[in-house]
Amino acid sequence: MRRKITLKQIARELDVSISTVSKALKDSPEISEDTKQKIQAFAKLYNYRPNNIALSLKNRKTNTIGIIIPEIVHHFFSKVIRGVELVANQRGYNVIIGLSNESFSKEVINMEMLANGSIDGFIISISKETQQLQDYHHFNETMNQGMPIVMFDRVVSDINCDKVVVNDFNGAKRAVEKLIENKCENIALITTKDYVSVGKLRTQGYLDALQEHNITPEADLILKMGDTPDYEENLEILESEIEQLFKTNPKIDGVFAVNELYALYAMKVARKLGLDVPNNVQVIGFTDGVLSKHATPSLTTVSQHAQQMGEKAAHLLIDKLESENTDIEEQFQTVIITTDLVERESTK
Amino acid sequence: MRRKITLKQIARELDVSISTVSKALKDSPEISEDTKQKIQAFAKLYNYRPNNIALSLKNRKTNTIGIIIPEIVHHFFSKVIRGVELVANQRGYNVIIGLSNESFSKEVINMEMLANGSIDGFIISISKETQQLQDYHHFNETMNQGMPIVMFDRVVSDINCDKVVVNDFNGAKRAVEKLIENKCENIALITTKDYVSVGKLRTQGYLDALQEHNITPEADLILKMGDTPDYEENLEILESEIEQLFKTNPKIDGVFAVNELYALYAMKVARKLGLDVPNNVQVIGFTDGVLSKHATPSLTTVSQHAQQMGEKAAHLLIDKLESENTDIEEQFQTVIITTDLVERESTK
DNA sequence: ATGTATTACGAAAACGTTATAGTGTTAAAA
DNA sequence: TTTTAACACTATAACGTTTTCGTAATACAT
Repeated sequence: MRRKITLKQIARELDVSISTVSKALKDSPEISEDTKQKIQAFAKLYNYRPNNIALSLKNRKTNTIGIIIPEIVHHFFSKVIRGVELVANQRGYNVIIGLSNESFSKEVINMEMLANGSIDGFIISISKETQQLQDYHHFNETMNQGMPIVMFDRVVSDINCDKVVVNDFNGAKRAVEKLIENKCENIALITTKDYVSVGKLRTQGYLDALQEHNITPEADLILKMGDTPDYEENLEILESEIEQLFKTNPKIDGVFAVNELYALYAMKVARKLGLDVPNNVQVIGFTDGVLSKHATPSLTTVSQHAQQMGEKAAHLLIDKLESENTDIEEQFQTVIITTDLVERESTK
Repeated sequence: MRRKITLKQIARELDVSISTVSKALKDSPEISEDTKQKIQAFAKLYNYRPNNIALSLKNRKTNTIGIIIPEIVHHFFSKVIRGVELVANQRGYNVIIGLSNESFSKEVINMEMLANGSIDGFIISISKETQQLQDYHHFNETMNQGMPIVMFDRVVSDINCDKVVVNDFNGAKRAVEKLIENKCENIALITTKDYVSVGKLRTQGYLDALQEHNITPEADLILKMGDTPDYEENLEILESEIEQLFKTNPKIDGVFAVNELYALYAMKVARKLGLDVPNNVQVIGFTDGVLSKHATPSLTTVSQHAQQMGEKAAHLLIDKLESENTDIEEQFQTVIITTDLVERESTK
């Protein structure tokens, strides 16, 4: 079990200096052909590879990017990671993950842990708790130290950095318009509490679509779901609240839900109440998840192109890292990924 | 935009040596109280944090573990990652991910990239292609350099290292026994080609259960699915093959599938053919995924406890990393995580 | 014979730490 | 008065690289 070989060992073995070895392996013209061949052969034999950590220290560049997300067991986020990883690898970077688990303090701790030299920049989607607390000091501090940040999906408008978002407003609006086109007259909305930025935007899209078609929004038709720590409990509450919604509003013939799970449960409850999807009630969700695709009937959804978001975020970050640090023209962009309405069986 | 402060800068600023600063920040008794207070206050003011990279180089330890998986957009693997991350963070480690995308060469490249000093050890589930090629040189080389590996789920028995697996055989057997108890007399199996280790084991469990109950396995009732690069195409093939299976064997009253998707499509086809689940056909799948839980009817599955696998793998690896490298007693363990049969609506 | 290139290498600094081994000063013990 | 010990620090090496600068040795022109 021999350790990895270093320049020093090669140098000692071949009785030359470390500099010579380093140069020979880089095919420098300073070194004679003879010596180069000898050194290169030896290095190959012992499978020499430069130590990344030493290189990072020397170059003050780790070629690693950190991604901080609220949750990994989530189709959307794992697709984003896949996109980030794809681009990062193509461009010679590694990816290190930090999970905030929707907690503010874990987000802060994770960022501090990585910001001490381990990575060159961050890709982040902020936790719900951070959105609630509106405490963004850790982002500012990180950026002040010259470490770039790219935010995606759940972004904060007060922070000046690159961002990749989905046109939540338009995507939601388009979905609701689809329901209206399909002759729905009483469209319910199942959404989150307002502090979740994307939930809020999608709600606005819903309202806007209704208004443009001269439909007066009814508070009764809007269900805003909160969050409990326990997943199972959440599901139960979700189901009973949706059932309540349907029962108090039997005229409902369309449902727009701001995520996949809400949409799925809307279908479930509808079926339970003897309603047929899509004939009695049509349902559209948000997020291109695996549940929508494989549900019966399969769900019409607003697709977010999560992987594309990840790819774009990675490109933005690496572009910034590799730009000639002209911090004069420190300008940031917000890239908007357009959603697509994927029509499946839950709409007519 | 000031860069992160270093010991050297603090030393220069306060007109002491670097050593003094280092010791003062570690509260060394070698340094007078006065000096310590002065240095600590200054460091706090400027938010000094030791540079991780420098520490890694000095200590020849990165406190980072690498996880190589075939795919991240997969409920099972993302749950494993969550488990790994949880334990790693608790024990002061970071996690860096590499995706092989089921490709042998990407697996090798990713490992080589990380093995050059970036991490202290690996947690791996090998790609399908690697299983097919049976080329394991990269594992041996890595371990020869003194870098420990923990394999999970898809392991290779020829390699001597720590492993975390699920009792695939028993889990499958138990599931099939359940079907037998529930009076199924013609139980079909939907599985993968034999080179997928877990598929093979689960198939054996199925056969064993039948034999123990004196049921002669019929080749007709066993469907072995291959793989195409295109996901959509795969689904179509899957659906048509299952349909074929049902049509040529109308007596089928039970199905055991080695993964969630196969089980889901079995239900889908059954419904399409006018069969009721669970009254005409009972279905059990493998893997505790999100599809099973939210399907209608919800699927009875063999739960793998993915997160627990991740946690155990992380513990094994870190234990090894932190053991007093007595490489004499280099002994490895294989931890078996027991599966649970989660009964839901697809069985009686 | 002297000065000047060219060739082929080596020494040393730097990246940011930590740990070991000094070192100068003062105070206590012999 | 001399030796010893304690104190409070500093210098240095090391981790593994890369790169700049320096320098012998040889070859060539003057």
